[in-house]
Amino acid sequence: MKTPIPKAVVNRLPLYLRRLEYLAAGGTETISSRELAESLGRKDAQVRKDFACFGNFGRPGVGYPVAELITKLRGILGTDHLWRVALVGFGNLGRALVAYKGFQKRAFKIQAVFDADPAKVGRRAGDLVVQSAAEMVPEIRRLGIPMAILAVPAEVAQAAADRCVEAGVVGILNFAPVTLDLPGHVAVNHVDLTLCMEQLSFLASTLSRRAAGP
Amino acid sequence: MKTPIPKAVVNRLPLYLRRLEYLAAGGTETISSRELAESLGRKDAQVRKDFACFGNFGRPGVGYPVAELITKLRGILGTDHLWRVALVGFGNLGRALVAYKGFQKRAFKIQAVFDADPAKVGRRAGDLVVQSAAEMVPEIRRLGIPMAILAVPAEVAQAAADRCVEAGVVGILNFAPVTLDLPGHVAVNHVDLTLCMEQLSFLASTLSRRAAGP
DNA sequence: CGATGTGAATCGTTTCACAGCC
DNA sequence: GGCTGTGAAACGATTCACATCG
Repeated sequence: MKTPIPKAVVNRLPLYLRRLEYLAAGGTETISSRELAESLGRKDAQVRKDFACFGNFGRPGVGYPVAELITKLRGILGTDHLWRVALVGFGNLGRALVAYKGFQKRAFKIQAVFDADPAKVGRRAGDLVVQSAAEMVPEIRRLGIPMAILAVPAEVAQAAADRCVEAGVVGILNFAPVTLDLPGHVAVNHVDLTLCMEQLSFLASTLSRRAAGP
Repeated sequence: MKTPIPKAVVNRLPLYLRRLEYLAAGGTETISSRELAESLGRKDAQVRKDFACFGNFGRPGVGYPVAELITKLRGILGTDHLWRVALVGFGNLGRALVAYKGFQKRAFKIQAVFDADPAKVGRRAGDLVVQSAAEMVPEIRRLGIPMAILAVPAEVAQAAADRCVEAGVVGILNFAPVTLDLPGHVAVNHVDLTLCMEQLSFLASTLSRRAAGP
């Protein structure tokens, strides 16, 4: 825990957490690095090195205590408390995200929904009501919402992101296919479905080519 | 083009492609590595090294020809032809994906939709009709569909993936929060929304902590 | 023993720096 | 001058191998 946790490790922590929570639900109390690694398609040494980034609470001959690890990981990831989230954009994707059980069951709760289309404003979104994009900045600020999910068209994504930052948001999950330009004190994560499909297209093409012959 | 393209490079190619297509639409004919890099928040040397993986068609003093690069990138990524895709799971996310314009406008077309829930079978999904999961294997095989998108609950994801493979699919985009165990000749890409939020949570926590003090 | 924690070796990626070309 | 292509250096991540501990 002395040195900052490497980026590559951070990306794996949620993966470990998910698996550990599954194991805990099944009653597992300790797990070895090898077992955990194999269930995630990784090497045991990597798991040990990763966990060594924050304290040594594995026990030789036994393994790691599942419950302790979960607590520790949640603390590190910041999911030991609820994050309230604003959803910007109530198109197809936005609607799906509001209804998505995965967020509800975890540490994230969508607490406000905005859209620029007057036809969408006022519509019900789960137990929320879609608000006008014009009210976005004051409303996010009033509620003190720290995170936003952008599910808007590419053309308006940068502008929407700027307004989120203006409203005091510190983290943005962006679904629009553009690279956002934001101040360094705001965290951004990017999910581009088309990009994922293109990467998959490459992999599939390569594997097929290899299978077919040189 | 001699050596296989490094994984890290492949992950950036769709990013380049997207930006280049945007530039081409705006009438740009050549672009320098520096300009391209900066618009994507990267270093110029990286762009040059990346492009050097496949032929040298940048011109010193001028830059890279946008149109040629686009053609080349599409060829490498395998998006120079249409990929027909099967969607498995017609829940909230599935519905959003069917309607998603991003796929339609690119090289991906959803051509069959399956769900295990009898209540959903027969419902319209765009210009398609949801089919029973029982028909999945023969139907995917009959149509010769090479790719599948899994938007099913975690509990059934592995089973659904197995059936996709059985049906001859070579690429799977998995939205379920589980690590799939699949044969090596099948490409997998994983999108886990909760995981993305957790990574964001970590980044936001870290940045806030840094802003607050030591 | 079995399993951790960790230096050391390995591997891959990014960045630098500059020769060569337009 | 501006810009590419590329060795070489710097950096980071992964894997190995083994001393060490319960």
